Formats: sequence, C-alpha cells, structure tokens
Amino acid sequence: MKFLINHTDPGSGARAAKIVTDHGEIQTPIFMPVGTAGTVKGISQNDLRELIQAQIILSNTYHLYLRPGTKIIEGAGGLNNFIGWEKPILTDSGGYQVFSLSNNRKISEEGYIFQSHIDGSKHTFTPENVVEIQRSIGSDIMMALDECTPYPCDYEYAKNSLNLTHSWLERGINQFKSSSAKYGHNQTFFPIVQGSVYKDLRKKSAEVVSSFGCEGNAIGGLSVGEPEEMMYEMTSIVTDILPANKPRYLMGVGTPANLVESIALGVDMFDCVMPTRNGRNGMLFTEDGIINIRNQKWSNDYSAIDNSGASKIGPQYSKAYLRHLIISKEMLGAQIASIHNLSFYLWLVKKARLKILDGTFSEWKNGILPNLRNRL
RNA sequence: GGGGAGAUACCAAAGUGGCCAACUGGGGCAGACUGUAACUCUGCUGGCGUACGCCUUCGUAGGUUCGAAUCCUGCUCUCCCCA
Repeated sequence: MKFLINHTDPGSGARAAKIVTDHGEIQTPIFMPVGTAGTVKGISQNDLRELIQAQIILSNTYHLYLRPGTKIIEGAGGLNNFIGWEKPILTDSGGYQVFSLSNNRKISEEGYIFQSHIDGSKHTFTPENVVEIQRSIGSDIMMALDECTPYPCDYEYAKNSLNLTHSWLERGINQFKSSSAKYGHNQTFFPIVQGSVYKDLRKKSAEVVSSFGCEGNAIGGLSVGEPEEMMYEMTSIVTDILPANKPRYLMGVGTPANLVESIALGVDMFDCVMPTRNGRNGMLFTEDGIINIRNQKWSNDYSAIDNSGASKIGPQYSKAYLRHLIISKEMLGAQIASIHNLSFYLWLVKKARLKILDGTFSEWKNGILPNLRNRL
C-alpha cells in the first residue's frame, strides 16, 4: 500500500492524498460505506459503483466469521470474489463488537470470549486469530483487535484497557508479519489508538501506535456518546502525533459535520453506519441540512429529494413519494434513502478534497458547516 | 315475518358497579440512531394546563345507586341465523 499526499491545506491539518492498493486507488479524504455482513444493507454493488461512486467499503470480521464463515469465503477466493466487488475492502477486527455486544462477552489478557448473537454459541477472538480470519477474508486493510471503551469510562478502566489494547496490538502485528496473504494481493494492517477521553492516555497511545510503523493508523473509541467538542479535542491530540505521511482513519465517525471538522484535523478516512441506518429510518442528509422525511410537512411536497447534484438519485424521486415509501416500510424507501445518503457522504468528502487542492478548504468548511447541522 | 348478537376514542378490540380518561394492537404525530444483534427503538395520541389538576366522554333518552362504559327501561342503528 502507498500513501501519496497531493496537498496539505496550510490553514488547517487537512490533506488531499491518494492511497494505492492492489485493488485500486482511493482518493482521500474518503468515506467508506459500511457493509458489515458483506453487503452495504439494501445496496447493490453496482449502485455502489455507479450511483454512489464508493472507492472502498468496510466489512466486519465478527459477522463474516459467524456467517457465512471463513471456509465459504476462502472457497470463493476471498471476500472480493464472494461479493462481486473488485475495489478495496477494509475489515474491522471485531473489536467494536467487544463494545456493542458487551452483555455477551468476557475480556481477558488472552482475548475475548463471546456468544454469537445468532445462535448463542461460544467463540474466542484473539489478536492472532483475528488476523488469520482477515487473511481468509482477504481485506486490503485489516484492523487490529482492540477494546473500544464505553463512555463514560473511569480513568483506571481506560488505562488498563489501553494497556490491554497495546499488548494485543503487538501480538497482532507479530501475527501479521509472520503470516502472508492468501489471494495474491497485498494486505496491510492498521493499529488503533484508544485512551477514552483522557489526554495523557490518548497521547501515549498515539505514540505507542506510531512506534510500530504501520502503513496507516486508526483512531478508535470516539463518537461513543462523549460531547462532540471532546471528540475533536481527542482527535486533534492524536493527529498531532500520528505520522503525517501515513493515512489516518477515524473509526465510526460520523455526521457530515463530524467529517468536515475531522478532515480539518488531518483525518483521511471515515466510516459510519449513519448514512445507511439513519437513512432507513427516514433521515436524509443534504447540502442544506437534515431532513426527517417522515415529518408530516413533506407529505405533499412533490419537489425532488435533493436537486443539488450531490446525489444522482436525489432528483429522481419526490419527497412526498419517499415519505410514503418510508412510512409504508417499503424496501425501496430504505434503498433510495441509503443510496442518497451515501452519495451525499461521498460527494462531501470529494468536495472537501477539491477544496483542499485548490486552497479554499477553510473558507468552504466555515460556509457549509452551519448548513450541515441545519434541521429542515 | 320469527329468533339471536351487538353498538367503547381515528380504526380494531378489552373492560361488564368504585383501582377507568378507559388494557392492547394498528394508524397518526414527534424524537433517537456515529468501527450495524438495528426496515430498529422511545415518547405522545379526548379538551385545557409545564405541572398537582380541572372539564367533557363508552349509540341515544331516561332511571336505579353514595358512585354507571358496566345494572334497568324506551328509542335508534348494525350484524347473524331460520322462513
């Protein structure tokens, strides 16, 4: 994997760059649609390519391991073949499930034992076997196993958890170095900074993570309920330390405003379920603000969902029609909303990239932020 | 023509003397959702009031009772069965 910086914005930490993988190039800043179980919910790979113009998608080790299982994916020759997606894939390690399935798991130095949400069966994830599973999946970028701490989280817990994440990281890297790719294309491994909302822990974690010299680095454990300002503060502390010549990935973030703010802090990669999940639940993101399409006021608004040009599907359907579809729980409604939102997210990061390149990023950012937060 | 059942809030449907402004579901309205156990979850849904509360409701008109959606009588309407 290569990371080539085209331009760094002088007024902020924002960068426009290019990640080169064996499955193609990624123009950054980039948003990665989340396809947890080998599918971006409700969206065909073709729409991902043509309508949304996704450059890389994310998938999940935990979900794919439980179903369909690594044997099936290996049989297909890796996840790209299995799902019919020729562009890059990043896989999360399952670390987030340690957090989100916290009622059904036990953490130890060795790794974590969890119960399947599908059938209750017991399984173990270790820093090592998670690398092996991601070898079987064949993702271009694989993530280290970490513990995503909850918020709030007391200092002692955060500190101990961080030590565990760091020791897991070392083991994961060793496993990564002593194993090899299965399908002929290169894979890379990203470590994850943790440390909850404590400056010293974040700082230390960023230093530890940087010291491993991986090809890219991630920031985890944010946007889990802490105030937005705190998230930016932590991100800023970390991006100041993480090497500038490697991509920085802010995991699980976020709202359109979160993306723009974080790009200014030097973040290059994002992923979030918001455009798809909230889209399914009737929330639409546009250049002018956020629409809750279920609200009565849209019931007889026959204007296009979004005519700004940010999404190709926006002009094709009216607000009144989409409202009807969402309220009727019709599949097409979830699909249109998801395609539109993902298109908008990809449009937003592309726009940010262009503004960084032509030197007007900060100006553009200040102009668009109030709109992005606006409720229509 | 004869016999039977029933009328409850936007709809459906519980409740059959006080714990009923009335279970529950649907619908409606609003909110939440950030590395997806999520086409999910939460709240509100007679009127007025932020609220303690007050006022008007269970086809309709009367009656019994300290007290009625619940018991009695008349009326109106609906449905089912037999001719």
